[in-house]
Amino acid sequence: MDGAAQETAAGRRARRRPSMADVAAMAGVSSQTVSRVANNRTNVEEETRQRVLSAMRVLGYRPNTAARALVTGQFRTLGLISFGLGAFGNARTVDAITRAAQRAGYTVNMIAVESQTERAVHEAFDQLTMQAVDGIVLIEAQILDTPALRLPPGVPVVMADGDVSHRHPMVDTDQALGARLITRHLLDLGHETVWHVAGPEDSYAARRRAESWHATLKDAGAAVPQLLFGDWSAASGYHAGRVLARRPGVTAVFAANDQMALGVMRAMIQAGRRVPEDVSIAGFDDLDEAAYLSPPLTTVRQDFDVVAERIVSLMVDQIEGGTAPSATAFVAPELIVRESTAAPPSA
Amino acid sequence: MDGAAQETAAGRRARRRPSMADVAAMAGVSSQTVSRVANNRTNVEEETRQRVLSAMRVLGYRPNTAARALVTGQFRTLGLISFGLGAFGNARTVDAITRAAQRAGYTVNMIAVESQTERAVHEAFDQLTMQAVDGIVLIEAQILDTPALRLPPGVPVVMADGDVSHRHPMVDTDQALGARLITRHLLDLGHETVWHVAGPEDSYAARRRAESWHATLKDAGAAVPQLLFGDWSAASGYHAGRVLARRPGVTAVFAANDQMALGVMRAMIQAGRRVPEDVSIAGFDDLDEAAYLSPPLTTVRQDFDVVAERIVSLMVDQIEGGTAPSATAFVAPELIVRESTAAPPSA
DNA sequence: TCGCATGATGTTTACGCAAACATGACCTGT
DNA sequence: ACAGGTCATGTTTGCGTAAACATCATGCGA
Repeated sequence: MDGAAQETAAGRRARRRPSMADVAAMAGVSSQTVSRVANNRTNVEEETRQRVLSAMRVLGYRPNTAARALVTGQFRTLGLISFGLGAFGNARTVDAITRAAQRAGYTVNMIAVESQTERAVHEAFDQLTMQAVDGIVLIEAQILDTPALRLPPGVPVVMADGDVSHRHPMVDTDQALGARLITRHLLDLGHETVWHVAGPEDSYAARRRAESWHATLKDAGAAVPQLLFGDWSAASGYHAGRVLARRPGVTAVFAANDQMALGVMRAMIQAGRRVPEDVSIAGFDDLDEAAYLSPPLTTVRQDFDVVAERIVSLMVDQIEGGTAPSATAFVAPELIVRESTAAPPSA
Repeated sequence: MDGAAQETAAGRRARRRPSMADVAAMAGVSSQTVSRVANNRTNVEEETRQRVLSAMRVLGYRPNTAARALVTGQFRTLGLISFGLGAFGNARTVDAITRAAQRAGYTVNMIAVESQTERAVHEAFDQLTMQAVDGIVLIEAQILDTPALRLPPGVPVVMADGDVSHRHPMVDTDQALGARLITRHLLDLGHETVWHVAGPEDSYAARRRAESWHATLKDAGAAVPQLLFGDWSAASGYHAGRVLARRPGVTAVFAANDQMALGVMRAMIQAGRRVPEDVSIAGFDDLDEAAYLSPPLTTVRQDFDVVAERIVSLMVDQIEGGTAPSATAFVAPELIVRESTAAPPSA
């Protein structure tokens, strides 16, 4: 073997990133003083501070978070378990949480689980707690296979979406309100009833929307038509739409998200039904594209930023304050009426 | 103040997570043996290993990554700087990178920069290197304000998207090929020329697509119409579409992404132009929804998973192998022909 | 039978940092 | 003038881990 493969202690030291000790040596102070400067403590004379700061600059010093965390027990990092960014809602939620966390001085360590089983969630959870996080946000896009998820204690957890029954604080859009707004809107236009294309059966959000649609119809004394299920994708909406298009008397359809609404719309148009003259279609989410579909889509807008803000502040309260609020916060969505809904044909 | 607010050393010790020492004490071995078991080393007798493992289980031991990282200098974490998950392409890229990283045994620490200026990128970079990452993936969705981005050395960097001229390895979809495929497809249908709604001027991807569109037209001897710009949003596509709809003789439009294509389509339909009978429209990306628009959209599909896989493997090579490949890898996209493109009206 | 390799395990140390405690210098009020 | 305080700074220590080195038994060939 040649000499290049061997490494001297001096060589290693030269290559490694500068530490507080290096800065201290250059500035002619103790490393503790460097620490005080690095952490913006008072009790350092201005002239000394400047000397330390310029030594830091010259050496390109950056504090070593691992070492700092080892001492303080804090990482200033949030773990985030999600089901993937394919679905629009998830991506927006993750995006908003990342930004909110950043404003609060935290970075986000993300894990996408492939299947939302208790096992997978536990694995992700383990990996994250090992991976130095102060708290974990769990986006429970799907209902887990366990009725009562039991996460190891000791790490603050906040749920986004998910079931109210968990023993962790939860923040979510008020899905029930959104579904009620849409359903009422269609009934108020004069439709006798409203059909619903729900999201997957194992989604809490989908379930809440469907339940609220059902309750709203009953409250209004309208007939409750058979429920159809999709999987959030435009393709599944299209399949549901083909079924509905064959059925006479369908004048209003509420799809549980915009992508499925789009699929339903496509199927209707393909079957020769005009939107909204023959059939009204509404979605949920308010995708950026929703306003530019043909026709522009009536939908419900979720405020992901507010949801994320709440999640992060609940998180930070638990981490820094030590309080464990068991609250469940719902953020109100907003009805956006566009051109895909209108009065029924012969009303 | 009452006693509850005070904390004894014993109390603190009781609450803190178990360490190797605790496991070692319970199993009646040295902490080094625990370390060997935790790291799956050989040279531990099976019976001892079992004793240690069960002690770990009983105590709920999880290794402390901060301490481990402090010793090894490795974090098994990748930093990811992106411009936000609002744009479909970004979200898909981030999602794919997260999954690829996970397969390689890394977690992803994500930072979303608000504006892609050199300053913002540097700040994010600083935060991440401090934040204990082994390497950084930079999704350069926008052209930076500096011609030559200079990142602090010492941390492996891989670019996604971005400029070829940077001194870091880069992986991207072959944007030029995609744009050529689309443009040629429209010319081959018999259109005299193809109009282009480009993405924002400060996007590399947008620039490459536009350049390739331009070159393809010239090569074919077609006239090169005036270039329009959008910002990737459906809204901007709509505005461009209104301009194009007023112009007679526009029979084929290539929008630089699907969302803008959708906006263009909306504007055309609103202006009474039929798609594809009067005007053909094509996009780029292949959103899940693209197949369910009315009419279904002809577009180019990018293989984000392959791109992500390459990025992560380049990253891991650098981190673990120490090699610094300066390669630039392009992943070929695929033309997806649907119903939004057809032969020109009177050809 | 002895010496030496091998394998299992223990002991010491260093990683970089901040908390806790220690040391002076200087000030302030009486 | 001196006790008692305040402020800037230094010294010591411990966080949890893995590398390096040390020890001790066991086995095997000469």
